[in-house]
Amino acid sequence: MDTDQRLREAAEKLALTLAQGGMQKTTARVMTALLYTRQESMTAADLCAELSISSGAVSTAVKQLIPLGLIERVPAPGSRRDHYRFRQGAWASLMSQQNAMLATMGDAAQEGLDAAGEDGITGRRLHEMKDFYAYMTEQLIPLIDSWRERYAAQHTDAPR
Amino acid sequence: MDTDQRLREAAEKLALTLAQGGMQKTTARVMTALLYTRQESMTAADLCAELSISSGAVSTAVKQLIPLGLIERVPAPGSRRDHYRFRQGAWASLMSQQNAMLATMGDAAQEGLDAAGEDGITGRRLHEMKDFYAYMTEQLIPLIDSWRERYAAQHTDAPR
DNA sequence: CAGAGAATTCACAAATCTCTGAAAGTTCTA
DNA sequence: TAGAACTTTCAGAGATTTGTGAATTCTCTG
Repeated sequence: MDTDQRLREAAEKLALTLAQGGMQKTTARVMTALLYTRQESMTAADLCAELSISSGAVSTAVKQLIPLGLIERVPAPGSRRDHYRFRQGAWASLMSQQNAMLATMGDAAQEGLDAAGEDGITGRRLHEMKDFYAYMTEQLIPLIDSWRERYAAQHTDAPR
Repeated sequence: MDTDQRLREAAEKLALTLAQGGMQKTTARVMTALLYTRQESMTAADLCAELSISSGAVSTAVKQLIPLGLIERVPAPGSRRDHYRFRQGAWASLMSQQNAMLATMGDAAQEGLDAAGEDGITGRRLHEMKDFYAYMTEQLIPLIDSWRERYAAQHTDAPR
């Protein structure tokens, strides 16, 4: 099987996994197309052709992926079309995003504690929740930062 | 507003958030009902009444939550009904589950690298992905373990 | 600044998902 | 082991989500 075909299948496979994890199916397909493509970037038209979807669907997907920090619009000299590419540091952004969820969980625990009080079975349950998410938030943020530094250091002399 | 009402609302609110994050809506509602309830555990009938859903829906939700380690079936002496309760250590289980996703992402990166090779734009993109997930997997596992220890230590003399 | 080339929006159609209600299965007890 | 008390399974109805295609808006360029 040729390289393009293998990459295309890998892209679809990962998209399916991401979809099961909660991401919109088309959004996931656009993301993985940009991740596994052999081109530097792709136009909306490229994505329509590659994935057999309408331009409307591409537009929607792109609108979701950009705020997540996963892809970016790239100025394309000599072309009036928008080009999109997978962002460097995308994974760290994605993980940070998930961190926000940790904070939300902590808040939800606090809200329950405010209502139920610290004592009793409910209090104990919610207290464990609050402690856990406080700990994870605290630990995970520096972890992502340290990777950013580590990665930046490795690539200072070879920017894209 | 009374305590029960506040807890019920907190439960529904968190369920909604979790649903937006990809969890099935009913599954999330069952989970949060068990999390915020003032009882030690709830029967399927309790959940039907509390959430206004059918027993079939409860059965399905429970079937999803148990393998995630979020809830457990509790032997109920004197009652023929199954009782369910939110598990101690549920959050750590959930986080471990998400760790499995990190491994999957690493594998997906490797698969792409096998097809595309290490060089070229695709190789570089996938390499960053592989490195990131390798790092996160490596770091996150001990983090969860350390919390488990920390929490166990705090609660050795006060088991549930 | 007119017009062509693209991207975005939106109403609707299509596909998917999810719950219900009933039937079937399971497990405990008398 | 018969039967009652629950739970699970499943087909189908209903609700929700999501993509299409056309209309609209935006943005460059000549």
